[in-house]
Amino acid sequence: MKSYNYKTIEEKWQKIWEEKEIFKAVDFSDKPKFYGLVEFPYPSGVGLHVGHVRAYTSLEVISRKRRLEGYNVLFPIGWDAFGLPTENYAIQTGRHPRLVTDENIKVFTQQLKEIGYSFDWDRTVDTTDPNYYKWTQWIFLKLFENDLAFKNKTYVNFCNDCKVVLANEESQDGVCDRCGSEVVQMEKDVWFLKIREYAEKLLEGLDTVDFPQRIKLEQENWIGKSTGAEVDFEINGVDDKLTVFTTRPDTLYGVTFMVVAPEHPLIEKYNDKIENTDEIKLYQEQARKKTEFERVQLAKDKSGVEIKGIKVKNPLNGELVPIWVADYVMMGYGTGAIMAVPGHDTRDWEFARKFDIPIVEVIGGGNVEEEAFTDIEKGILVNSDLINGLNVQDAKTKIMDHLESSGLGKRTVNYKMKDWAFNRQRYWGEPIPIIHCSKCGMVGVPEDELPVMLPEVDNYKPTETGESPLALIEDWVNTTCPKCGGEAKRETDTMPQWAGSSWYFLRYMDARNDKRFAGEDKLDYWQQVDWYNGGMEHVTRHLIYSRFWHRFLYDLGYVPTPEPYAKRSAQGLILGADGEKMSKSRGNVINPRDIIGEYGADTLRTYIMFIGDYEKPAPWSDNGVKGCKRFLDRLWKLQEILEDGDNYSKENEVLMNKTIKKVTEDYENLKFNTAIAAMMSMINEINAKGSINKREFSDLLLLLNPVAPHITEELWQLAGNEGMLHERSWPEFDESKTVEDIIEMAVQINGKVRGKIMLPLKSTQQEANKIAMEDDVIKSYVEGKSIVKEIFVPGRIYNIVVK
RNA sequence: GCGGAUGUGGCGGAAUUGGCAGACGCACUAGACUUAGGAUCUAGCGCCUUCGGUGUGCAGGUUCGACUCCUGUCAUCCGCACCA
Repeated sequence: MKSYNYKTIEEKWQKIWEEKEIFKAVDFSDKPKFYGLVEFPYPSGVGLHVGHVRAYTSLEVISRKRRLEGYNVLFPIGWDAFGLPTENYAIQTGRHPRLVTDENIKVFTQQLKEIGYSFDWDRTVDTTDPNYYKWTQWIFLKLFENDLAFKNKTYVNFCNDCKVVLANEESQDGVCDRCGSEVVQMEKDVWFLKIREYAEKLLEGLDTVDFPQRIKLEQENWIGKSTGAEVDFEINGVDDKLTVFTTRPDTLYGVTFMVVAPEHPLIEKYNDKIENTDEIKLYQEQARKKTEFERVQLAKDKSGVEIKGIKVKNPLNGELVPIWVADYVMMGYGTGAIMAVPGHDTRDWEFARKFDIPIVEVIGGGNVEEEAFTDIEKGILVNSDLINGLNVQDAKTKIMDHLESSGLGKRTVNYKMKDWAFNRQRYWGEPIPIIHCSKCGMVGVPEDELPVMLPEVDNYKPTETGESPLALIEDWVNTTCPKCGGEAKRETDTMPQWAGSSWYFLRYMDARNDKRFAGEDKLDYWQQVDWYNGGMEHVTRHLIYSRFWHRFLYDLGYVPTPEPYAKRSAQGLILGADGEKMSKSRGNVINPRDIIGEYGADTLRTYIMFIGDYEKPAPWSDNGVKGCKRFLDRLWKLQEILEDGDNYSKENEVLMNKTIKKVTEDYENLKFNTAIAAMMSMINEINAKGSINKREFSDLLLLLNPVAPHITEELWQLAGNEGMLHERSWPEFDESKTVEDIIEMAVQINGKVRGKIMLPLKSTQQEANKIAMEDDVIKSYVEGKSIVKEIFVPGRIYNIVVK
């Protein structure tokens, strides 16, 4: 027997697979199709991480299994290559991001091939390729044409030191990620996509897809739907009103003050009526100076100023109510104004206490002097003329009916999700294909002029004013208006990180099409992603953004299904050996290449699938890797006890059927760890028995092939078989043969196991009793006692209750 | 604060509808083969002192029987966070 030389074996098979183009997806094949998708990587300079390996190997296993099951499989890979690290590297070194990206892609490609992944390498996409981002820009134009892209003022994170607009993830805790100096808020006119208009569709779509509950919940929370009412409060003395959004219209009689956000237009509008404008201006300024971080994370302590000079009237009882301005109310949600009911809202209660505002109880059941009473299940309305005695639910309905019929308000739905800020003031991103004309306004670049190419620049550094470096290239910026032909300027913002990844799965279906983002016939054939695996960190952003784009394209008739992904799963993190997150600073990073070098790709793949529950975090263990190598070594050594045989031997029949069932089902349920454990057990049993025949060996190789493809192909060949393993089909099992005919059953006395008996699987209670009473130990527990009850579960347990 | 998840040996983790807790792997111990062992093979391995008891975060409950179901409680992790 030759020894197991993983290095030559892996190189050999990788070469064969590549030459024979085994893993090419076939458009329009008659076989059933399977589209497995993994999140394409950002090709960074540091190369592949073991986290990538965990994320990709699951669907790699499923994809290889599907091929053996007779499917036409699309399992693609590509590069999400626009992004900050490459750009920052370019700023530091002056090297063109294009060159850096190409180098990184090369490294990633090679590393992925070394692991032996069965990707279809003919369909790679690269988001930074003009042939790709042409279509990213095209989709943006469609959004623009359909009034779903607009420009608006907002505050962005700006680092005064770096002179750079920072993404949220670069300005954690109000500090610049790179230089550590304070981040200030800078007002800018930027692009937004109206994802809020799709909130309801995105919510409803969740009912039609197979996502884990935790992912659906996170998306639901992110969208944050709440139903309630908008209520108009007449402003005393003028012909105008203040509209608020509330989910608790039933508490309308308990309103003792109003609160508007510092940015609320009311303040400006009634400037001349307000008696304490100076005080309010000061407060507004303080509020603006606070970064989002300060306002949200630190401001547990309520602050605010009463607006003196104007009041509103309670629409139900006509009482005059004071208005306050406070930054615990956000302009970005609802109407930017609330009716405060301190008796039954914790925030309002805190505010009322701090500023000595009366608290009125309108729902009985608590003590509003002590704390806000917010129980909506038990509470009964009090001090509320129209709705006294009702429960909260009925009171809500009655009040909303009343408000609507008397024109004082209307039922409304609100969403927490904000519109998608779709901009970056950087170089290495898709240029937004818009031209600004002084006469025609914002005009989309005509489709036949796409792509708007990224121009060459000397310096990738953003400008001091926070504009992208594109703004400095005059012959690029200055252009003519496509509509009127007059002088015009190009948009200089680029698209954010999430743009290119919002539709890449469609491009895989037809990656080289130069007429369309993907051909209709191919979209029709591949339909949608059958199974998408990726990280939990992308559940709210990438996953929602791409669902939004896809749904938009569906509404326009460009794609055949409303939802892009039929099924989603998420892998857990791989932690360092110390149980901490892997990071350079902790020095606990494992490089997959090192593992491949020392143990081989098959061992790496096997270990990463064996490491633990796939969906949970798991710490790395070098010894665990060795254990998996030993497993493959033992598999290799089965050659020594290999015998002839075309059918399962009698003694291994149940073992084979049992193992095939277990592995088949576990793979589908992402239980790779127990599937591998079952194969380890099988080898242990085979070794104990001392023999395995060719048929049994072949089926074992097939079961393990998706996880460890190289060694299994090699062993198949060494066993003298014709053809190659990946051309075979997935083994089947016979349910009736997964259990032995004679089984061991535990016998309990009063619920405690006192002995074990061997008996035929289908034995009756009488037969079991007879065998059990032959056992001296069991007998001794029963003798001299009276049997109260006997429980016999066929094939499982026999319990005798004695007294 | 709100929402969700998870608590099982020294470690990673297994346990169909409630039915032998600890599969499988690691570590560890002893032995075999060896000039050697970080190779391989064999055996052992939850805890407690042997008989026997006891044991799935903690306290109760339901049941012939509970890791599994119910009530309460503690801890850890993740997500969202003044969302009206």
